[in-house]
Formats: sequence, C-alpha cells, structure tokens
Amino acid sequence: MSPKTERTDLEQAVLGVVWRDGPCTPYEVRKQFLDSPTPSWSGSAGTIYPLMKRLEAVGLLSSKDAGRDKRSTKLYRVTAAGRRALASWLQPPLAADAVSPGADPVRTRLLFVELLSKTERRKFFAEVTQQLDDSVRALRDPEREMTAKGERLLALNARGARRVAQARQRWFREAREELN
Amino acid sequence: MSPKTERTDLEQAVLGVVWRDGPCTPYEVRKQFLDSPTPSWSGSAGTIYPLMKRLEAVGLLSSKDAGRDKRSTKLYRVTAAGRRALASWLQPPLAADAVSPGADPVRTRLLFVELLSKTERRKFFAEVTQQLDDSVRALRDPEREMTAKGERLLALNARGARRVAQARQRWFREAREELN
DNA sequence: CACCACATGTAAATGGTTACATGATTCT
DNA sequence: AGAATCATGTAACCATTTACATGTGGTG
Repeated sequence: MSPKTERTDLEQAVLGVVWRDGPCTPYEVRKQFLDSPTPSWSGSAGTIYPLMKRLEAVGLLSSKDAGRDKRSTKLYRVTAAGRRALASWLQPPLAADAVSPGADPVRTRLLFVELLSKTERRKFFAEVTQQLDDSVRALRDPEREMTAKGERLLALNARGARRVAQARQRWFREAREELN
Repeated sequence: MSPKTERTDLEQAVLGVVWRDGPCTPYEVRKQFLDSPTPSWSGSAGTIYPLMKRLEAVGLLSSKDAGRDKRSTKLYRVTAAGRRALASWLQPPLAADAVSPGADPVRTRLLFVELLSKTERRKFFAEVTQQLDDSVRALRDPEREMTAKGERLLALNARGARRVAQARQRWFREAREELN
C-alpha cells in the first residue's frame, strides 16, 4: 500500500505554475487558470486549495506563512521531490491519449447531423461556422499579447490552441460543402 | 424539482448511435465506442448499461426483449421524445467550451519544458515529435476505410480528427525550432 | 471440453465541478 | 460606509472509470 505516485495533469500543471512563478499563494495560482485564454480547468477555489494541500502532504510542495497581513496567506514553493515529479511527468513517452486528438463536441455532433431537417441543418452549419470563426479570432489577441511581452512559452501555447481552432474551422467548412 | 433535462455529450452520443443504427442492444452500442479510432469515451459496460437504463427511465429510449435466445438481450430504440432531445442538442448555439479547443496534454507540458535540462529537452522534442507523427499516421487508415465503405459522416469524422492531429504536429515542430 | 465472444450488470474509487460560507483588506 | 477584491476553505454532487461478478452460446 504505497502512497499514490501518479499525479493528474491538473496537479502537475499546478506544480508547474508554482515552479515557474516562484513562491506563490494558491490564490495567485488560481488566477493563472482563470485568466487562461484556453481554460482546460476551472481553477475554482474548491479545486485549487485542497489540491495544493494534498501536494504539500505528499511532499511535492512546501509552504510557509507569508507575514504580509493578518490573513492566513501561505506561500508555496516546489520541493526537490516536486521538481523531480515534474520532470518525470514531462518525460516521454507520453500516454497514447495524451498525444491523440481529444474529444471534440463539434465532431461528435456532426455524426448525427442527418437527423436534422434541411432547414435545421442549414442553420446548424451556418451558426457553428460562425462560432468556430469567433473562437479562432478570440485566440489571436492573447497570442499577440504574449509575444509582445516576450513570454515565448505562453505565446507558443496560445498559438498551438489557435492552430487547432483553425484546423477545426477549415475542416468544418469542408464538411459543410461536402454535405451541401 | 423537475427531472433533469440536460444530457451529457456521452448520453447524447449513445442516443445518436441508437438512432443511427436502428434498434440495437447496449452491447452493439458499446462496440461503436470501443472500435472508434478517436475514442472520447471508454464505452465500458459499467458506463453504457446503466446509462441506457437511465435514458429509458426518462423516456428517451424504449426497449423490448429480443427473443433471439435465452439471454436477456434488450433491443433499444429511440422514442419520439428521444429524437426531439437529440435534435435540440444538435441545435446551435453550442456552448462556448464546445467550440473552443479543449485540453491538450502536449500543449500543457510545453509550458514547463524549460524545467528540463538541455539533453532531456532534446529527447522530449524528438520523442514527442515521433509520437505525434504516429498519431497522424494512425488516423489515415480509418479515414480511407470509411470513405471506401461510403460512410461519409464517419469518414468526415476521422478526417476532422486527422486535421487536428496534423495541426498539433506542425505546431510542435515549429515550437521545437523556435526553442532550439 | 475448453475457450472465446456475447451479454448484463454492481461497487467503489476518481477527479473533478458548483454552490456556499466566511472573513480581511483596499478602494471610492 | 459600502463595494470590490483578496483569501481560504467545506459540502454536495456529478459523470465516468476500473475492477469485479456472473452467466449463455457458439466454435475448434
């Protein structure tokens, strides 16, 4: 009955943020998730606080009280073990479901589009095309902003998301034409 | 306290499969998920059987005993209400998180790649590139197969997955060059 | 007869989510 | 004084996964 060693992607991401942004509070970590242009997780308090306590309990994070004010604000930092855990998480080979394209709600819906009447279908294609265009547009600004700030990795991250959004956008237009 | 009306994507997908493939058993539905080249769900028995019972309980599916043999095999079909539920699920506007690109484990990992030593980093880029290439390759055959069989929607589905895989592949190569 | 595919489920654990509760500090 | 933001948590719920249990029917 050894303690669990495998960490989820969310746990690793939190560990990574603490590593990258130096000693920081759960609140600051949360902001990173909440401000993300491509949120994979909610970053809600109910998730982050218990999670970081857990990481401390298993020795991947350590904390000390930040004497800033009367609030019980804790500053976390990554321990040596935490750093090792992060490195081995990054190390390939990655799990198969980490490299293959994940779930795509639009793709799933397209499978059953023939259930719709001709007019409904036309509306479906028109509006979803619009929504996909919007999602691509929404990713341009963050990418530019991060590039301007010199945040190369964050810029690359945003670019990756935009490229995927574009691929879906183009594919969906093709599908629209092919199915009339 | 009205009964829940919102269904998950998995529930809708099951509903869709039963609609598309005619009256069928949970086992046959499961196979669709298990055989998918781009699995979003496990399609395990523990998921599908209770789920279809639930859908029957709320009147979106109906079942009758298939007298085929001694096994208590039930044939499910989509009710009129089920058909309506499917149609309204397909109808736009889709939720924002349905159109924007979802989680990407590779993208997440890249954010923290600077934690790795130079050699580790080189290995990371080399092997993940390889894995992404493989994932693109693995999606070519299903697409061709579905096209050959005249399954237009399944072919489009596979093509969509492949396009996303390609976008990630190209983006990752770019990132690799940009970060040396 | 052994084995595999067919077929149906239950139980427990997991990994999140939302909603709620509470209090301190800073800004206007 | 009141509002917004900072800060920390708990409780309940949720969908889904894994592992397990059980039995039938057809094939080599």
